[in-house]
Amino acid sequence: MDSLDDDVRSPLQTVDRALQILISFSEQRRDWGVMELADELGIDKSSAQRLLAALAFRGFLRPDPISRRYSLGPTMWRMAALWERTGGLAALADAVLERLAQDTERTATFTIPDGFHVRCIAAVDGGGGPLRSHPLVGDLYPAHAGATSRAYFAFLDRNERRALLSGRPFARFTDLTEVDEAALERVFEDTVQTGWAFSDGEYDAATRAIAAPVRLGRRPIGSLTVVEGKSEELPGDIRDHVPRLLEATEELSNLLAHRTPAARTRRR
Amino acid sequence: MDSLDDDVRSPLQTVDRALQILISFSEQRRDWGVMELADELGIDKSSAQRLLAALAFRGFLRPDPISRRYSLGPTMWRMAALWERTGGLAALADAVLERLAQDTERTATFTIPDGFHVRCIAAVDGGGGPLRSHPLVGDLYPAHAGATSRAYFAFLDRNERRALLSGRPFARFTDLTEVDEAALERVFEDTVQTGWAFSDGEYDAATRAIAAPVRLGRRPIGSLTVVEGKSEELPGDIRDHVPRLLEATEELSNLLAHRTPAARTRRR
DNA sequence: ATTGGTCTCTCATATAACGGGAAGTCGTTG
DNA sequence: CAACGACTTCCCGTTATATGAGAGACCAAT
Repeated sequence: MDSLDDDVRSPLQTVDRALQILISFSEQRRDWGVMELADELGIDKSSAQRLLAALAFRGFLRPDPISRRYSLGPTMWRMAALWERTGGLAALADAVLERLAQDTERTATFTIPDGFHVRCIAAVDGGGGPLRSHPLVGDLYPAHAGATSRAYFAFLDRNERRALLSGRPFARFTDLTEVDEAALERVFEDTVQTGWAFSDGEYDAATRAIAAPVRLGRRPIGSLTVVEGKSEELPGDIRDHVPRLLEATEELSNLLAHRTPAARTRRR
Repeated sequence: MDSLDDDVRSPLQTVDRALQILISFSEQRRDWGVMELADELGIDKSSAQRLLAALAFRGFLRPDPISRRYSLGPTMWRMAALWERTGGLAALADAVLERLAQDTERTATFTIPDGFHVRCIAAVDGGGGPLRSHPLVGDLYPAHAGATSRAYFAFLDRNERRALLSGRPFARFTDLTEVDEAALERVFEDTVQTGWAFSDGEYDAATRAIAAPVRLGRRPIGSLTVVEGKSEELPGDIRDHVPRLLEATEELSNLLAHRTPAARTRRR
C-alpha cells in the first residue's frame, strides 16, 4: 500500500492542480492544449479549461488565440525578475553555507555561472578568524583557473563548454595556472572523474580551495567552495573536508529541486 | 454599480487567491506571515494558512521554520530559469515586432540590458528586401553608442547609470560616436526629454535607427528599435515612424505588465 | 458539405474550501 | 518563573464552490 494519504498531500486540491500545470512546463513542453493537459493530469476537459483560464487570468500563462494553446506568460517573467532582484538563490544557499563554514572552520561560498566566468553570490565566513571575505560576494572567477569555476565548468557537456571557452585567451594568474586548452580539457575530465576540484594557488597564489558542483538533475547550475588562506594556520588538510562539502552540495541540490529532505515540519 | 461580475473574474476563486499571493510579493515585501496576508487579501486566517501551505507544498513558497514566514521558493527559481531558457520574452515581443516591421517596412528589434551593453533577443525583418538581419539576435551594443542602447540607458535613474558606466572607457566606432562622459550624460538627458532616440551612424556608419524604451512601471527593461541600412532606398524619413514606434513600445509594455488591452477573447 | 477533433459554456450534483473556534507555540512582560 | 498576548496550526459542520457530463460552437481537413 502506498502511504500517499498522510502528510504528502496539498491542503488545497484545486490550487495544487493549478501549480502542477505550471510545473509541467519544461524545455520540451513549452505549451499545452486543453485536451492534452486534461489527460496528462487525469481530469475532465472542463476542469482543465478552467484551470488554464484561471492561470491566464493573472498572466501566469499566455493563451495563443490562433493555436488555442497556452504557454508561460508575462507574470512568470515578473516573478522571475523578482526572484533575481531579491537574491532568492543566495537566500536559499545561506543556511547551507552557514553550516558548511562552521563545520569546516573555513569560508564557504556559492557561485553561479556568468558568461565564461562564475560569480560568487553568497559567502559565509568560517568562525576561524578575521578572513578577507568582505569582497567575496560579486567576485568573478575565470573558467580556466581555480577550483570554484572548475567545479562548474567541468560538469557541463563538453560541447557546451567548448562553445563558451574554445579559442579564448587564457590569462596566467600564477605559475600554476593552466593556460593550454588541450591540457585544460584533460583537467576538466579528471575533475568529472573525482567529482570535486582542488586548487592550491592556481588563481590566487595565497589561497587553497576545494569545490564541487551543485546540480539540478544532471545539469550543473553552480558550485560550492571551501576556501582557506595559506597563511592561516588551520587544523588538518582542507581536503579532509571533501565529504562534508559533497554533503552540502547534495543538500543544496535537493533544496533547489524541492526534494524536501529537511522539510518534515518539525514535530517534536 | 461596478461592472466586476461579467468578464473580469477568475473562473477559479481559490486558484486566483493563490496566484494573487504570488503576485503580492515585491522588492519591498519579500515575505509574508499568515495573519498579514489574511487581512491583506481580506480572507480568514485559516484560508491564508491553507493557501500558503499549498503554495509551499509545490515549492513556490519557502516557509522559514523559525520566523514562521513565507518567501519565494525554489520552484520559483526553476520557473524563472525555464522562462529564460525557453526565450519567453522574445516570444512575447515577436508579435509586436512583426507588426512594427510591416508597418514601417524596416527591421524591428527588441533588446534587453546585459551588463553595460544591451543585447538583441528578437528581430523581425521588414518586408522590404533581403536585409542583413541574420546576425541581429544575440548581438551586443555598447551603452554609449547608437539609438538602441541609448533608449534603454537614458531612462535609468542617473545613479544607476553612473554605477554602470562611470569611468569606463568609451570606444569610438565612427566619427559620430560620443566618447566624452559629460557630453554623453547630456545626450541621455535630452533623450529622456524627447522620449525616443535617434542615431545616424553613431555605432555602425551604414545604418540609421530610431528607438524607444519598453518599461515596467517607470523602470526601463529594454528597448524597441526600427533600423534601416543607409544604402537602402526606402520611402520617407525613418523618423516619420516615431509615433508607430511609441505605439509599439506602449503595447509591449502593456503586455509585460499584463494590462491585457488586446486580450478580450475574440468574440465575433 | 460533411466529418472529426477541439474548445467553450451551462447546469445540477457532490465535493472541497470556508470560517469559527480550540489547542498549541513562541516571545515578551511583570 | 509564571502568565499573558500574538500568532500559527488544526479540527469540524456548513455552505459555497469546483466538478464532470453533455450540448453547442468553432476550426481544419477530407
